[in-house]
Amino acid sequence: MAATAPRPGNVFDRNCPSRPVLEHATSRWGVLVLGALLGGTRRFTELRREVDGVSEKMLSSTLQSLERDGMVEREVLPVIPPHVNYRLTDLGRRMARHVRRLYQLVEETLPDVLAAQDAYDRRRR
Amino acid sequence: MAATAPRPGNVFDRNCPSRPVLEHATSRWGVLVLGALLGGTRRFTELRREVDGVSEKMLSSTLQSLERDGMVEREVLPVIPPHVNYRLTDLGRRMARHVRRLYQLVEETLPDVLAAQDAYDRRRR
DNA sequence: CGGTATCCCACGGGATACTG
DNA sequence: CAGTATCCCGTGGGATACCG
Repeated sequence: MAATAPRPGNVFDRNCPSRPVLEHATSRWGVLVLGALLGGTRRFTELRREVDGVSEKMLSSTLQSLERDGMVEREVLPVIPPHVNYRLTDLGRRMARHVRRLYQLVEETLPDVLAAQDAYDRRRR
Repeated sequence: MAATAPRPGNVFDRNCPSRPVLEHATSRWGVLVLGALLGGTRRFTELRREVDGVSEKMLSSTLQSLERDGMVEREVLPVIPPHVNYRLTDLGRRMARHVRRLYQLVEETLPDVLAAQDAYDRRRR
């Protein structure tokens, strides 16, 4: 027992497998996709419109990560043209609710944040 | 009023100034720094040890972003050798508590997540 | 409609060296 | 101790084109 990791099982340990999972959910687009899916089942194109600015490529890879981590369920309807639904799993919904509180707090306190940024920038000039 | 942004003031709008703020707090190292500071005031080197794997450069720039956004306060003691304390502001503490719930949920549900990943990977082979 | 494939760039991020 | 400076690389991410 010489070379074990310092604090295993803990996200503060560099080798903890929680880290990539957390990073998927808190990624630039992961946060917004989880938030959008709190509104209910969505199709690919609906998400694309709702999450303003996301490219097809990033939406696709974000959804794949979240699906792989068990946060999102993907349902393919065998029709033409294709119809694919995305929805949160129970775990995904729990994560998404925490994520929503995060960006809601940012939205609510934005004036304070902008004031802090302004003060910081003036201090530095 | 022809070319106004679609949903201003809302993080789902690509021009919302909330986005970069949210991204700082949910960044790879931002999450862990906020979490560590929930334990109380920390010095630079203490954070470096506690947030396993962070480089000096990234810790420095993460702290600068969080300070600029009004989440973290920096206190420089005029002594030799230098002594610098970092602590959460009230806003930072509110953010950090939400962030902590996020990674605590990931840690708690990690077995389920790993199982989901395994099932996903087997489905794809 | 719901993606993949390709190309490409900016930047997050790591390693190392240096400084007040 | 608490950083900054420099160099460098991998990849997150955008644009465009194409496909079942």
